[in-house]
Order: sequence, then structure tokens, then C-alpha cells
Amino acid sequence: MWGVMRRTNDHLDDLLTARGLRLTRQRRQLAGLLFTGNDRHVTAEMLKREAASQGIRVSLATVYNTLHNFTRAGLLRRINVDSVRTWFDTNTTVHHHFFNTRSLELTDIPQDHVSVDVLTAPPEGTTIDQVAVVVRVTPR
Amino acid sequence: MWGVMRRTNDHLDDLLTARGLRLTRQRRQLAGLLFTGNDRHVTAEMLKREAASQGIRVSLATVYNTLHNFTRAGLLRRINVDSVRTWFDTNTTVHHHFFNTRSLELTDIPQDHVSVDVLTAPPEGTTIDQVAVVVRVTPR
DNA sequence: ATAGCTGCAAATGCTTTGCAAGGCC
DNA sequence: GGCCTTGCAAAGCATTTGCAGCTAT
Repeated sequence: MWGVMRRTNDHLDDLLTARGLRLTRQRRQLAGLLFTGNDRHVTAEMLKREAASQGIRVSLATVYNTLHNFTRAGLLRRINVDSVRTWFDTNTTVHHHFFNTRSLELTDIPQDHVSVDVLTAPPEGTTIDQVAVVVRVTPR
Repeated sequence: MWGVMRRTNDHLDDLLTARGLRLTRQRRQLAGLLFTGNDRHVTAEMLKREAASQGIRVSLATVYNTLHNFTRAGLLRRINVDSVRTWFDTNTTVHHHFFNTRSLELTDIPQDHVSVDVLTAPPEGTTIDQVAVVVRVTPR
């Protein structure tokens, strides 16, 4: 039990320091929520609420800062699915998404389950950065 | 000259009335900007600015109302490419986009220039509504 | 010691809303 | 006439920013 906890926390600390991020209480706790267990999709507001529900005290500004720092450090990936809020994905590998426009739920689609071919050349003077496939779904 | 103008305006009026939209000055003028000429990608702010530059007086609230009304009527399509502003596309057919994340320019990719295959079934209880491919590009 | 973080409150940017006045059918 | 639209100002959200005080290294 204690062994597991220690290992998990050490692992998280390594994750942060390896990316040059200082170990602050807030970052460690948010990392604990994000990088323990399965892949997750969160918004700033969601993460703040979840933290609060676990007795973690963080300001919303810090949640935003942390999400951006983690993204810059390559620990998270931004996803653009609706124009209201910004989503962050703990799965940083190339992959795509189902987006339930009613419940606002995001689900991963493994990269190898989607084949995309773009036959048109990108606009003059630009290079392709990322291809995002969002499959919008609604309750049947 | 007059013939062309008349025909264009009549055509626009038909477009609106056919969709059950009342002919107000603002709707006709905005429709004139949107549906005359090539396909376009606009945000509310852009359309408002463009209207202003042509001496068309419309409030921003009305621009938003109109964009939504036109969308509901099937004359426009919403596009989600960034989480800051909402884009509207006069091309309502199925197709995809290049999005220049630096200049915020949107370019169409004809549907038949993109092949997408999703091998994963949509989440339990949902059906696919739309598949959106956004190719993010940056200046070389 | 000091560069970097945090938290608060205020500011920002996009979008929506409430409501009175005006316009279309 | 009656219902729909418009315009304004205010409100609403998500997000960012300025800054004073704190903290990791």
C-alpha cells in the first residue's frame, strides 16, 4: 500500500522534473489527478472541480497555468472540439476523437483505427502540422 | 448592369424566403455579403467589420442572430477550428479544412480530396453525425 | 538569494440576453 | 395588428493578466 503510493508519487515527480518543471504542491497534486490511471480528457473548470472535491486547494488561474505548462512540456495535448472551452488530453500520442455534442464527452479513437488521406496540397507557403479528425456523435 | 443586380437581389430574397426567413434590411444586406460570389469563411466580428466598411449599419447582436438564423436555415455551416471564436462557412456541403493557426485563415478541402475511414464503432448509444477533418498548417 | 509560482481580483474577448422600439406580413 | 427583428447595454463565460507575496532550488 505505502509502497505503491510512494512509487506513484516518485514517478510523478520524475515526470515533472524530467520536463524541467519545478515541484510545487499544486503541480504535484494536479499531476496526480491527471497522470494516475487511464487517459483523461479535461477542461480547466473540470479539473478545478475535481481538485476541490478531493480537498485540493488550487486557484483557477493556477489550473490554467498548470495545464498550459504541462502542454508546453509535452505532458498534455490541446484539443479543439467546441468553440466554448478548451480541452486537454493526457494521451499525447497521435490519435483522434469522438465528441458527443450533447453530453460533451470526448472519447479517443486509436490512430490506427482511422485512416486519413489528404490529396490536396497545403496552402502556398505552409506545412502540415497536425491532422485532427473529430467524429461528432449524438445520442441515438 | 441593372439586370444583373436585380437578378442577384431577387435570387438572394428567394434564398431567404425559401427558408422561411423574413426579409429584413439587415438579413438581405448580410446575405449579399455572404452569398454573392465565392464560398467564404467568416466570424461574427469579421462580417460586422466588412458590413461597416461598406456602409451597412448592423449591430453585432444582429450579426450573431443572423449567422445563427442562416445556420439553422441551412445556409451556413458552423466550423470548430479554434476555441476562441466561431467560424461560419457558406459552403454547406460536406468538406474539410486547412486551418492556418498563425494567420487564422481557413481554406476548404473538397470532400473528394480527403478519404477518412473510422474503424472504431461510435460510443454506445450514439450515432455519427459528422466527421470533421481539420488540417492544421503553419507558415513554412 | 532569486527566479519562478501562486492566488486574487480585475480585465479581456467572444457571445448571449433582456427589453423597448421598430418593421414585416 | 401581431409577431418577429433589431439595437443597445448589460450580463455571462472562459480565459488571461497584473501584481504582491510566497517557495523551490
